[in-house]
Amino acid sequence: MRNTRQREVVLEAVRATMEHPTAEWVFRRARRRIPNISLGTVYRNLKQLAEAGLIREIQAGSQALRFDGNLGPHHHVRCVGCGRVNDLEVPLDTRREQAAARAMDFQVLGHHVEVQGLCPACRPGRADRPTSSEGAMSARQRTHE
Amino acid sequence: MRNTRQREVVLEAVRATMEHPTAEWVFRRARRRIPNISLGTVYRNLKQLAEAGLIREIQAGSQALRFDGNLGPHHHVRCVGCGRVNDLEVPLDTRREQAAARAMDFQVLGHHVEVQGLCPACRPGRADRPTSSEGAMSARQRTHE
DNA sequence: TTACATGCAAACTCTTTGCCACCAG
DNA sequence: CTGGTGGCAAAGAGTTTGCATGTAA
Repeated sequence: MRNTRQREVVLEAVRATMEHPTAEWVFRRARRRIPNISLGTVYRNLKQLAEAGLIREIQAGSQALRFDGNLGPHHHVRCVGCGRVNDLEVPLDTRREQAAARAMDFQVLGHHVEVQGLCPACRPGRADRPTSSEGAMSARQRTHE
Repeated sequence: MRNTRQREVVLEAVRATMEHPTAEWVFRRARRRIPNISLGTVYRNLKQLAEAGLIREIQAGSQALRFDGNLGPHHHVRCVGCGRVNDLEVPLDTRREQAAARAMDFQVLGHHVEVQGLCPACRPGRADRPTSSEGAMSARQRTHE
């Protein structure tokens, strides 16, 4: 894997935030340092960095992929209102699940836990609580930089 | 919500399998009973049935949505080789995660646990073990009917 | 009768890819 | 040198939507 400025900027962008950014977010941020970087390059580098194990790819909600520079074992809380994803420090004990999976003759490689909820900013103070799909829809627009 | 033949067929298709089908799969199956049903109708009904709480939408892998007719609390094992999703009967105790989320001032609504691994059919007996991305790619093609 | 649902196709979002110039090693 | 990489734009996959017609209640 060659060491280019584009790749370095993409990696730093993912590592620079706890917000589990989308490719779009990384692109916008990378463009501040390399104004003519292309979205394709961002995608290519995110994919390669994930394959190389330098970042992690997470599937939060059904929308865009998100990326995570935190490689340690941890889980996520996702706000169904704004789509934000935060880390959860508590290490979950999944031994029973893994045992069950093995009992089904699965070779266990990993696991992912996501708690869904409403963050303080999205909690209904009024009646505008988003429905599940509307919430998911508005997620990208409100992604806090 | 009006009671149409299309909706009934879509619901029955999701309930008819433990395979956590994709919209494509439901479409192909529904077409056996209603040959000119359209993909748009399948999507619309899956969405409405999920909103009505009659089925559940799950995000397995980063690819297509999958749907689940099993409404009870349970978790999933996903094969990173073929994309298949199976139920895991063991009820996971996520009280600590939920407590942690609440401590972050999140209103907890739900949670989802996915164990990733290789199913018997995809386990490397030879050297053709799929890479993470190739595995995800081939998932749809091999979706067992 | 009429509001909701369907079929169809076009539109949209997110992601990947082909091509050729370019540059790190 | 030269093969990996970048920029660009077009293509792909999956999903949603506008519109005219059809139909459940």
